[in-house]
Amino acid sequence: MRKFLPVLRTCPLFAEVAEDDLLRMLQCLGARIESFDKKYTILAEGNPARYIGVVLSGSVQVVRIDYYGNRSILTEVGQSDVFGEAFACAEVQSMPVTVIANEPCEIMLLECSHILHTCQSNCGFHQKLIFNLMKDLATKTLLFHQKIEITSKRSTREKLMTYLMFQAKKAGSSRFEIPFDRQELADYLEVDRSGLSAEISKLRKEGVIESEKNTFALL
Amino acid sequence: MRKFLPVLRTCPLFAEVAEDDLLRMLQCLGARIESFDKKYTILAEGNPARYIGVVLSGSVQVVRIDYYGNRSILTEVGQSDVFGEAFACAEVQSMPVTVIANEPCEIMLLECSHILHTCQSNCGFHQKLIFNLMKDLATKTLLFHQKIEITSKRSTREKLMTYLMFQAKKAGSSRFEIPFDRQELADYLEVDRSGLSAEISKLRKEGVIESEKNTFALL
DNA sequence: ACAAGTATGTTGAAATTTCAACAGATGGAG
DNA sequence: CTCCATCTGTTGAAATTTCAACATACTTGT
Repeated sequence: MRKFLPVLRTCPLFAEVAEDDLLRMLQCLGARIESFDKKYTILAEGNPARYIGVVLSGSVQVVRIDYYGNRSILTEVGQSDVFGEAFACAEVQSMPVTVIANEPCEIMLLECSHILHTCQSNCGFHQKLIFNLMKDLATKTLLFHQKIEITSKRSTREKLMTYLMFQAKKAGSSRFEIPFDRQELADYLEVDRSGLSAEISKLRKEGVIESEKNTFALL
Repeated sequence: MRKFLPVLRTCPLFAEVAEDDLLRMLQCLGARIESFDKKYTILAEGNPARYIGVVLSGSVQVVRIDYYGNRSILTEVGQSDVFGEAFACAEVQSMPVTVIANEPCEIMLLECSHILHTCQSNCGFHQKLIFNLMKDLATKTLLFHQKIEITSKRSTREKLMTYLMFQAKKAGSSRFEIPFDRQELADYLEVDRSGLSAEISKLRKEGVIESEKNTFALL
C-alpha cells in the first residue's frame, strides 16, 4: 500500500487528506489492491455496486455492451482517477455498466458503504471524503455533458470534429494524442468504424486535420 | 418562503434537515425565489455558474442549442428537483447549457459558494447539504447514463423503444405519460422530428405500442 | 525473420436518417 | 364561433450511415 502513496496523494478523492491519515483511513475503508491484465473485467454489469475503484496504474474503460454485442464506451479512466463511484454512491442494486482493464493495471477497491455511513470509531475523514466525492461527481457530470454534446451531433464528421476540439482544448495544443484506437473511438462517438476511418481520410485530404495513428492535429 | 415549506421538505437536497433549521439555513444561503413564464431563460449558457436552482412549482428544461440552432434537451427537471448543481459544484467559469422554464414556474436560487465554503457562523448544516448534493449528483449521473444508453442506439426506432421502456419502468406500468411533445422528444432522443413521427406511426401499425398524444402503452 | 492475429483503410450496396414541404388536427384568443 | 398559431403526421428526394467484404499495414510472439 505504502508504495502507492505518491499516486494516492494526487488522487482528487483524497485531496486535503493528510498523508499521515491516509493509510489509516484506507484501512478503515477496507481498501484492497488488485492487479488486472488487459481486457480483464474489473466490475461486471449486473453485479452489486459496492465498490469505488481507484486507478493506481494503467487505465480502465467504462463500457456497456447491448444485446447485439455493440459496445459503447462511456469513459476512459486514467491514473489517480476514480470509477464506479456514481453507482456506489447512488446505492443502486446492480451495475448498469462494465469496467474493463484497458491495459495491465493496479486498482484499489474501496467499500463505498464505509465512506457513506460513518463508522463506529467515527473517523474524522468521512466529511472530507464526501466533499471530495461530491466534487468528483460534479466533474464527472461535466464529462457526460461533453460526451452528450459530442454524440448529439448528427453526422460522423461533426461528432469527430467536436471530439477533437475538446481533446485539443484539454491538451492545450492543436496537436495531441487520443486514448483510443479506431474501433474504440467509433464506440465512444457511437458511429460505425469504417465510416469513421473514411471520414478521417476525407478530413485529411481536405486539409482540415493531420493525423497519424492516435496523434491528431487541427489545422 | 414559508409557503413553500411542503415542497422544500420533499426536496432531496434538504433531506434530513430539520424543518426548524430549514428557513434559517435558506437565509444563510442567500436563497431568493423568482417566478418565470413559460420559455423564459432562467440560467443562460455562458453565464457564470453560481447558482443551484430548486424547482418549487412547474418544471424546467436543461438544453443546449448549437451553432445551427439545433436544440438538444439534456433533462427535464420537475418539482422539488434541482438543476445547475453540477456546474456550480464543479465551479466552472461558465454554464455550458441553458435552463428554460418549461411552463410557468417558481424557482429558488441558492448561492452555491455558500454551501461549498463554510460560513463564518459555521452553520451545522453544511455537511448535511454536501452529503445530499453528493447523493443528488450520483443520481443525476445515473440519469445521464440512461440518456446515453438511449441515444447511443443507432436507429430512431431503437432509441424510441429504449426511452419508452425506461419510462414504463419509471412509471411502474406499461401505460404512461411522457413529459415531452413530439419536437421535444425528438430533441431528447437526438433524432429528426418527422422521422420520429413516422416511426411512432409504424410501431402503432405493427401493434408494438399504443399512443395518443403524450400517452403511450407498450404491448 | 516469420507467421498469425489484429488494426486500419477502402469500397459499393442496402438501409436509414435528414430535410423540405405540405395538409390536417389541435388549441387558444378574441 | 372563427381565426390564427402551433403541433403532428405524411411524403419523396437527397444525404448519410451502416454493413459486409476485402486488402494492406502493423504487432506480437516464437
